[in-house]
Amino acid sequence: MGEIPRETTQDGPKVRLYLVDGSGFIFRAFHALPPLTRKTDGLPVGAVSGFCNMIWKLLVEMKTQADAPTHLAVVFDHSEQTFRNKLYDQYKAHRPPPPEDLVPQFPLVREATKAFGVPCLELPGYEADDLIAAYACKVRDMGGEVTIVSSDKDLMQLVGPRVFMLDTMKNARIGIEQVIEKFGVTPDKVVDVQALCGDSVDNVPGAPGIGIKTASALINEYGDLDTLLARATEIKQPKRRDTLIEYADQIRLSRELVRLDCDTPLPSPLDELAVDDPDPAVLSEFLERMEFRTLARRVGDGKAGSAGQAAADTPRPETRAPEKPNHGKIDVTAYACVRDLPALDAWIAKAYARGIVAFDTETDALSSATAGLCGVSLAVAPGEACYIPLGHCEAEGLQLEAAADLTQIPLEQAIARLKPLLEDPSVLKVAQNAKYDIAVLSRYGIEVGPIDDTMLISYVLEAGLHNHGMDELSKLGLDHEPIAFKSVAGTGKAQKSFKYVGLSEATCYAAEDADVTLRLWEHLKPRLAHEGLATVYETLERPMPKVLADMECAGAKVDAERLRQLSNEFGQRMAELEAEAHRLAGRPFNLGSPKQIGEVLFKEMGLASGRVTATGAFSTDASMLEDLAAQGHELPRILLDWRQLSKLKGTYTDALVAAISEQTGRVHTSFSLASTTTGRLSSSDPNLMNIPIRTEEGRKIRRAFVAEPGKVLISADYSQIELRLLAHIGDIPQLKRAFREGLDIHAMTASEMFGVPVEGMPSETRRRAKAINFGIIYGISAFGLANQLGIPQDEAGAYIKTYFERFPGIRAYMDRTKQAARSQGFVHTIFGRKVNIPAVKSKSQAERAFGDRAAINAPIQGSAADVMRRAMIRMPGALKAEGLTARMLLQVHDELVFEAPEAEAEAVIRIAKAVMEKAAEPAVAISVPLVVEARAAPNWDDAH
DNA sequence: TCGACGCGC
DNA sequence: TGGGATGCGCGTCGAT
Repeated sequence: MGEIPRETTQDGPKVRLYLVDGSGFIFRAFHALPPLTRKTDGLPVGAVSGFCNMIWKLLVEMKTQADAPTHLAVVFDHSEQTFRNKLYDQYKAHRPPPPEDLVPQFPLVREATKAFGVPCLELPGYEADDLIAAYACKVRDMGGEVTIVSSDKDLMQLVGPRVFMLDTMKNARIGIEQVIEKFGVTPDKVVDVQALCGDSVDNVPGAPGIGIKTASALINEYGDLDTLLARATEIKQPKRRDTLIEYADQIRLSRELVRLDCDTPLPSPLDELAVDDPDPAVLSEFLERMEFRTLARRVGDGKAGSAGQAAADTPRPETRAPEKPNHGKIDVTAYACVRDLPALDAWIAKAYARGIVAFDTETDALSSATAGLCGVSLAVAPGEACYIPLGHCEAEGLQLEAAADLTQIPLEQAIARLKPLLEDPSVLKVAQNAKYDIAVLSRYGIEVGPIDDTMLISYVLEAGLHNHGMDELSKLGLDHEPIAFKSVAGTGKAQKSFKYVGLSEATCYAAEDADVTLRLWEHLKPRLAHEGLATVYETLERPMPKVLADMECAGAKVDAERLRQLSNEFGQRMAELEAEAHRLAGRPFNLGSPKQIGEVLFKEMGLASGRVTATGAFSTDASMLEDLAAQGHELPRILLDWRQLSKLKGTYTDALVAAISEQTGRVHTSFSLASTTTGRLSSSDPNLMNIPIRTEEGRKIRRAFVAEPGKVLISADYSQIELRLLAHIGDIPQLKRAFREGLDIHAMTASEMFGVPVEGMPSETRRRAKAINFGIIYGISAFGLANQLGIPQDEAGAYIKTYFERFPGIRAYMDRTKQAARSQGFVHTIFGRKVNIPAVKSKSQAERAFGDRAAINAPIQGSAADVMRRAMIRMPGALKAEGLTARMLLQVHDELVFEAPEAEAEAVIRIAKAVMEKAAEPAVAISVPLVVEARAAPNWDDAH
């Protein structure tokens, strides 16, 4: 089978290498094509599209040639700074920064290259041209053939026997003859000519007043540049002679700048550049995500690059089948523990070669904002994973009989090796809950990217169906139960920090996490495009971990002294109330026990018991106690007051003081991206999304959230965002008009319902309309509304009836949404986020009713959450673009809290409002304005 | 570990 | 028929 090699060298079949000048491709594609943006989110993708078309065309043409290439790579410039800047600081100095629209496309182009199954080559400190030179020389010297796909004249110096250039735009092959045509000299003298003429684009100085014609004439006359400069005094023309003598050093420097070095190190061995067909699943996922429909179709027709006949009888061994993972059994004992630099370098090299690596960080604490690094695990292929322990040590006081060998790579050295890999734009990093790893590593100076998050991919695919923790995803998707953290670190009080876990045990656990993450990625990622959710993931999820990691690391400042003082005040008043309660009850009892309260009130004191709870106990909740207090009983009021203080003290004052980090003096919450069904965030450890605001006592706690001296807190919140979205989604003319005209929406609702003018409306009337407006969003019933407003149930029922008559669109929205949910099992937000609501298919009537209400609420709540995410994603860039140092600290569903120097307050308010109000654009044109109110103050209460 | 309760949007 | 009857979270406490 296979082709018979026609020519061979001593080393085997003859190598035919194609080297594509990727950077050149990108710029040509960008400038040659009209701007193109991805429809769903406006991401500029014109250059990516052009690039993909060029690559595809090249792949197809290559296959049809008689001498098809055996090896292929796309070569990129790695960074602006190269060794040439050290030679000459003005090198390429006048080059303008790449167009704004092009910048986000650089990483995408690398991704595109990999999607086409083509290796990417780049090396820090070198230009693409240097790498091209190195590979070209190597292959030429071993007797192979090289084709450089570029039209860059700087590469013409490499042309020679068995080295050609190919200008795909002009479809012209450039050999020695064409070079002579262009430069007037043979390729080996091109450098000398360029050194004399210089290059205004790259800012290579050369010699003033000398162009190609003169330069080539001189070189041809004297043979080469060194001879020319040595014999410059012999030149007849006085001006030319003086120039060459005066600028000799500058000319030699110019030659260094233009000369390409064959000894540039090779980032990948030649073997890894062997031509390989793209993985159709990966390629089509990418093209779908980019929304390159035409090319996706062509690629589909062309059988994924196998344009040649060979493809027919050599079926691909395995294409990714999302439905059936079909992974091999996971063997946790097969993982490597990396404890020296050569081993680490080998793993890093493998990650580069694969272009994708799953990783996980192990730390010694829970909070990512303060935890220390214990180790990093990497997985480069399913089953091929390692753990790099970095901070493991013997637990104090627990020395074993024989001290274990804890030799590890010093942290700083490992960080220095891992940083380039984790930051390399051409290597995709995969993590489970990337926010955590981003936060930890950023404190060690590593800005990880680009990164995919398996937790978020799962969340986009299956929110509402299950949780998205790794253990759960592994069981569901891979049918594998990973080692539980508890089983290696212990549980409860005996739980030890991961740094005290032995290396072999730690390796099994940690490397497995990376392995499982990579397998999950392979299993889940293709589904995004397949199920039309790639844009949701890219625009609403993928950028969030970085944004939230920064917010969590920033943390919020609280006035600890003030909180302790409040805690004492609350404690004292609670003691007084407790004594009074015991006196009234005639015996001591635990005021914190609903059970005991029930006994005291209903059994001993004989008060009329109202409702019972689900478990049959007496209900003693606030509304119950309020009723009893209203009947004139004394004890329920005492209990209500005690409960309020107990809540404030236990949940807020004490807990917040305890949550202050010793290291930063601030409170670092953890935001969860994947714990709600609707797309909202949640906050925990501590929860900073439920800081009191309703009561005066509660606001004292909010007032303890303060800014650093010289700074202010700024709170910016969406006004009525859910009602506005209801007006838009339900297409309710009166509501839309009211919002457009900036009217008081609740007063307008009341006026419409009760037929009374807004002018001089009683506040109670407005209050009722407000309760109805909110109730509607949540799918309220007459019973609930009656409870809420303290009115008879039939009256509440009449309100709801009137409401639906006045706003028939809302009824229609509800019916249509329930219908959709029941038939499909899910609903969508206006940005396309899918919210699964399995309860609508339940056998239980009650559960189905729950499902209906959730279905009605989800598009509204979820769309609001999406709008907020879009605002948060754009915010850091918008602040930075204005030169502001303000930081986002907190999000509370419809509110963002910033901390900024006082002098920036006005500008931050302006930017925050602008970004938030326009956050839906350009993806969705909302038919009512989004309005944001923002204020600055020294504390959160006054800013809100 | 669960339920009741209560804080937020 | 009639019971149950506002969406989404998290943390604390007592009871088990």
